[in-house]
Amino acid sequence: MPELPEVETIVRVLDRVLAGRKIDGVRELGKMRLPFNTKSAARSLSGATIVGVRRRAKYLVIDLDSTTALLAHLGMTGNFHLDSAAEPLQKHDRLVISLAGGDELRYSDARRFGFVKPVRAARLGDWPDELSHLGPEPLERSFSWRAMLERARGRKVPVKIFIMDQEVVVGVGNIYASEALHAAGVDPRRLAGVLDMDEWKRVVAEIKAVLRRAIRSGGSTIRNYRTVDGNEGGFQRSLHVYGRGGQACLRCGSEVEQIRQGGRSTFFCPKCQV
DNA sequence: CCAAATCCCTGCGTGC
DNA sequence: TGCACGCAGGGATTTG
Repeated sequence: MPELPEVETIVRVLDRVLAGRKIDGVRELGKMRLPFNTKSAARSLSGATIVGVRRRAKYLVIDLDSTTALLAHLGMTGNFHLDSAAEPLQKHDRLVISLAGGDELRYSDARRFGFVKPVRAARLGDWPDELSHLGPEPLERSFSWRAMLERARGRKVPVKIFIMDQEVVVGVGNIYASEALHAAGVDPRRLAGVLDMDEWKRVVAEIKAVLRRAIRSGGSTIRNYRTVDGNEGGFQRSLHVYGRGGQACLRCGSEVEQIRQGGRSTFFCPKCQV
């Protein structure tokens, strides 16, 4: 499942291979979570040149040489691949963007939790309005322990749920929330509002650290995430608690517990995390 | 305002 | 081998 490091990895490759390429046309092969509106999209996209690809939270923005951009979210199983037009389509390809020269940028998504859609930016290079509700980027300075301590005051939601709230901080999904809290030694069931300054210092530092390390490894391949070239990420080998319920904590040897919070699995060590 | 529940979707692992 | 079933979860939306 793509979280921030996986999306960052994909964006870096897409930016490199797509910048400067011209769009010839688009075809929608199957419905996505949000409607694509092929007809009006074809008008605004055909003939446009891709300027670059950026990431905000877990969203991808494909900038064009106009105030229209393509906004994408990979959901659980979304992926982009760049194929020759002669290459046969795959079962879950949902959208095909034909590029001048014969290549096709294809968006595939088995479970349709993701989408690609044209959006309008006020000015070239602005983030589209659809992203205006998002909290700070975790790897930027605005994501600080001071800000978290302030933001969490009075909140009675478990800290793991809190750090996965995209209005609080973006890009921290289920895998990295468990990992960061384990590294910080904080029990995921604690309420966000009761964490003290030292605990927020550790949580914020570990969120940054685990995300940076995961980006360096090209992300985590848990089920079906692949880079644009079809390669697996490498960070799944560095996971300390996620997916390791019943196994020994790598730090203290106690049994890693798996519980459910907000309908999602949480993994933690009851001895290391207090 | 806040918190919790619900929904969307399909591949995959498990048990019989 | 085949089938039924439960699980995986990001984020928008609904309910309490």
